[in-house]
Amino acid sequence: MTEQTAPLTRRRLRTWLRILRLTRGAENHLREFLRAECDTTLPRFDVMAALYRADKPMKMSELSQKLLVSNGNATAVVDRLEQDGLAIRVASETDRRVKHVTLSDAGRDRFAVLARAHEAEVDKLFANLGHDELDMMRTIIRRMEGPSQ
Amino acid sequence: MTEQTAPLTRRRLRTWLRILRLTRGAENHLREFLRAECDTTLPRFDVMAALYRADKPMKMSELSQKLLVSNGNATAVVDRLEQDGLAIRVASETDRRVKHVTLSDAGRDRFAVLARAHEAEVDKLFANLGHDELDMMRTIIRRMEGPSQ
DNA sequence: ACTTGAAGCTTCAAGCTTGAAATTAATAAT
DNA sequence: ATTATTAATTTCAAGCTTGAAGCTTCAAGT
Repeated sequence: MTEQTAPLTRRRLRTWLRILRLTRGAENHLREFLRAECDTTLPRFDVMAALYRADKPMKMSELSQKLLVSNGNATAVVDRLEQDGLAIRVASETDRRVKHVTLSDAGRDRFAVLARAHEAEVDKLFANLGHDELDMMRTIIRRMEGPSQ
Repeated sequence: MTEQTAPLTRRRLRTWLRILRLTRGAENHLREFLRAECDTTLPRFDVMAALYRADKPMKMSELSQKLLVSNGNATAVVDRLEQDGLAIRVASETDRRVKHVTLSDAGRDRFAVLARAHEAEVDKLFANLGHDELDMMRTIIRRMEGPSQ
């Protein structure tokens, strides 16, 4: 009897590389879409999305944790959004170390438009996925994150 | 009868965000691992991996296509690897526009070590995935990339 | 009250990344 | 042969990203 199936370790590596490739491809597509059609960037979009969904002022540290980026990174992107008048920093009244960030009115209006375009583009990108595949995907991702978590 | 299942468009978006989150988490983990344990970076590792697997000199443009990055990016990373003596650029003899890149002997030796450590870390990271989940994952990814491709 | 330690944010240098412009070279079309 | 087009790579500016260092502020422990 010959060795039929690849060893688990090797298969995990190959699968990880496939996921990485898929994600990079999709990210590149969305970056180009945001640039060409919406005149913005992926990191700016991500920050605006987080602020929009939070629906209330967010601490800088909450923001960077949410997005899985460093604090320094969050500072830099929020700086640029603030310069463009899309985000606002407000000093906390209870703790003078923390700064709260929100979208400005202009920022909320802008993101509402961006979100529609972005969602439509993601829909196109994953048009091959129906409810069945989405169910499978959710199951697998949950399992990947750990059965205990 | 109430609206039970989320609309397809919305589910596709949510799934994409979940994938993105999973990938970023894993990438952050591996970046930190390569930095702390192997004293290198993710982009350097990726370039070395591509060169190692190609097993023959590779055009700069082939490299950037393989990794889904811009030409300028490939140039920059290869520059640094070359400075560190891990990669070598060789001018093509048949077409004076193209440069071939390879790992140096030192580069191959170095990557052999890195690859083992990296594979082991990926194995730990996805320890929850057995053959069944890996099969499912492959099926879904293929379907995402398009039924026709 | 005072010190110590930790938390929240920013700053900074180095490296990464893109997209556009520039350079050089091959190919095609007059 | 000359010109135009296309291709391969590099260069460059701007922006992104990290990790470490620094600053300010809060919370505990003495």
